[in-house]
Amino acid sequence: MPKLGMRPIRRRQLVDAAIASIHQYGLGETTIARIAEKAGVSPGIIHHYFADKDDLLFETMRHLLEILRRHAVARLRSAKTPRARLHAIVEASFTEDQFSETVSAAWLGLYGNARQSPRLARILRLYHARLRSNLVHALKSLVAPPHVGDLAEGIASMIDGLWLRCALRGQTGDARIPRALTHAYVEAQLLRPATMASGPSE
Amino acid sequence: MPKLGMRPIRRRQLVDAAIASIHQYGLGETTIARIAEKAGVSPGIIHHYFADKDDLLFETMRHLLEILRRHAVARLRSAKTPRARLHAIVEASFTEDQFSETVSAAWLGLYGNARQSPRLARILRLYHARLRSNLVHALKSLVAPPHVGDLAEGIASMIDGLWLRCALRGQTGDARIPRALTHAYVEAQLLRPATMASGPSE
Amino acid sequence: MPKLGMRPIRRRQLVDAAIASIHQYGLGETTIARIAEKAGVSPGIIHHYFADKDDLLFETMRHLLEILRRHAVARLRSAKTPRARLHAIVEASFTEDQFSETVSAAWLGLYGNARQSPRLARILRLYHARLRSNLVHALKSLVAPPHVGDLAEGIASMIDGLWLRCALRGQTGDARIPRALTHAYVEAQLLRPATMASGPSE
Amino acid sequence: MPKLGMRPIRRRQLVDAAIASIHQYGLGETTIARIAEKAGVSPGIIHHYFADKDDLLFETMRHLLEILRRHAVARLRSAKTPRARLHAIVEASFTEDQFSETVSAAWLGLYGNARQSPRLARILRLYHARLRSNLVHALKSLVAPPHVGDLAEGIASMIDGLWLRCALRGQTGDARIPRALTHAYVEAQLLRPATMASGPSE
DNA sequence: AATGAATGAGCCTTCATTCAT
DNA sequence: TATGAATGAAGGCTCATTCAT
Repeated sequence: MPKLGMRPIRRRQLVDAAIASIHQYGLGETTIARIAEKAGVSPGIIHHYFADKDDLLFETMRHLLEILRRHAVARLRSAKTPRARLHAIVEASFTEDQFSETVSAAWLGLYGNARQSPRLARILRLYHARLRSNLVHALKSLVAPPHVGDLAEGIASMIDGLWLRCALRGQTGDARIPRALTHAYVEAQLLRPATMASGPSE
Repeated sequence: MPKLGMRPIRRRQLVDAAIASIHQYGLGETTIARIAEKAGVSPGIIHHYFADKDDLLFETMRHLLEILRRHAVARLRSAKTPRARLHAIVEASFTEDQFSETVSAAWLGLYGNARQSPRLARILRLYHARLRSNLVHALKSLVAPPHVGDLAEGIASMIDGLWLRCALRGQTGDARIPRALTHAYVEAQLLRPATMASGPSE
Repeated sequence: MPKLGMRPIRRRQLVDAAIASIHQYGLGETTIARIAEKAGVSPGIIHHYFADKDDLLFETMRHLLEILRRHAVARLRSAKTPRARLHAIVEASFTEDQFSETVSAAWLGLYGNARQSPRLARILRLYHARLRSNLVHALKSLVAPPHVGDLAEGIASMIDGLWLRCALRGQTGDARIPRALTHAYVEAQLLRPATMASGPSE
Repeated sequence: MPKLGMRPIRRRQLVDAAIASIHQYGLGETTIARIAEKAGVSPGIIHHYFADKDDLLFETMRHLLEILRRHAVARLRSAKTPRARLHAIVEASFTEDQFSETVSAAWLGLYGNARQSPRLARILRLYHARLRSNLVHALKSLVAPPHVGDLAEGIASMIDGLWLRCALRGQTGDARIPRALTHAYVEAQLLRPATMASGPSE
């Protein structure tokens, strides 16, 4: 008698195991066998729950993005003012669980594969668009319309850039520094939004 | 007597072929055979010039970083004022040849491997340190000492973040937009350096 | 549920196939592919049962030595007198199944590798020590103590020397001649043990 | 202008290098490149002096056997009595330079290949026949005709067996012990030749 | 004569995937 | 549902051999 509801549980187990394997071995050395071992199951069973290895990897990426999305939604819900919304977005990007060695390794590894996988590229574009859209929405009442787009892109880049540098240096764990830097950047820009994208001053 | 001076030429050919292969197939699908094919040589010869695949990949990364370094050095040499030095650093980071699909793909792919390869991680840290050091040096006479570090990190992150977002979206080729955004950011911060890292204003 | 108990069966099959391959192609030309073919399995499966090629080869050697040991044990058990024990040891060394072209080829091939493989060297030393020890034990009540060691070494050498010469000449198959020569040597020495190791007479 | 007489010199250098390589790496790991390195020449040149790798290996074996032959010839020449001739043969088999780690490794390795190489097998048979023939010749006036053959084979086996056991144990270097054991054996047999090959006594 | 660059076949090993149980 | 045995296709690497210089 097949246990009901096992499917989502197993799939989640395997996604977690995939993340753990990418963290320990790197994406290039992550094999079905290693994922199965981390999940405590046999290699064969993975193809019962996922079409193939790529499918599992894609689902892993989707899972990571979904967590990010939930964090953003939760924090935006309790943010009352536009400024608070801005900071909520920043906070969501540097949540402890995302800003960990384990998860960073997975992101970094999957980034490298995005170019080859249309599916992966698509959801990554989606994440980028959502981050930008959230920022644009929050900025609309804070800066003049012509500057909204550039400022949103600037904040998003600042977030991704800080994350990337921390991830590559292995300086994950403490998200306070990148968070503070981003907040400072946002505040500085809000005080002088008119200077954005105006090019080098003479 | 065998052809003299072949060594550096062949090594360069193979590094170029590796970049091309990473661009076309992705790092995960880049094989010795594919690199050899792109270089128009037989697979066996690669081990005449490189210890193994990892060695070639490492050399490829080093080559990319070296180009970046040369651009920076060249531009910094002709920059007379501190402000000009700052912009020279930004320009060097978004040079056409680095900001191409081909090269971006290689960077992205190799980033994902850095965690597993101490050698790769080391030269990446070196690049990060150099970028920061260049920025710090240029900023010293422009902003108050306590803000130099954070501003340097902010600019570096902005550069890397913009590059990352462009690379992932496949929006490489036209470096004018990220360049303009960075310049604008730099100028804005120079006008109000005191606000950097001061946290959210009330 | 997968077939149970396959492990020892397959391992044995593969060891046999390795012996067959060494016999047909020689150790130097024995490849995983050839062993797999002889065993009627795919090359990949070998690494399911053995760590690597060396591991399989080591196990093959161990198997050959184990058979030898069993023969010795069985014959020694039914030998009542010291003299009978001596002859039992000789008989065990020239058993039909060991004294075959197939097995001899394997021994010869593996001998050549012993110097490079500490594991192989170790079990070979073990075999040598055991043969000597068995002989010493049987000789103790037959010859004076000072001659036991030398005589044991002499008999062991006679056994190995006869085997080697037969193996190299391809004169395996009929073990009666080397057996008879050894027995004769043993008897001759037992009649005049005092002359052993006494050096050339003037 | 090609140097005259280089051919035999180079060939000898390469044979020596082959022996050194077999000693250090084992026959299985001995490559053209390693032999060339030991000889201080480039890999390519080897095919100027030998048809192929097998040819060089064969020549190496022939060289080893030739040395053995010269030793025997030299010692036999100065032996006046049949008994002296017998001991001269034994001495020649345990000469210091043959009874060394380096040379033993080569013998052992090449033995394993003899089965696959008709040429190798042929010269090995030749050595065996010569050793036997020398012994037979020396024994003719010492023992009764019916025992000559068996005693010769017995002595030859004792020599080869002692050598094999020493070689496998790495106990080369001091040839005195095996020499003494062989001499003792010979003397014992000469005193009671009638017991040879007479089977177990009642 | 000599070099070492270059080839290409072949080897060991890994691994995603399938399948009998 | 779950196992792990089994397959077969690559992949990285080695190496004997050839060849232009």
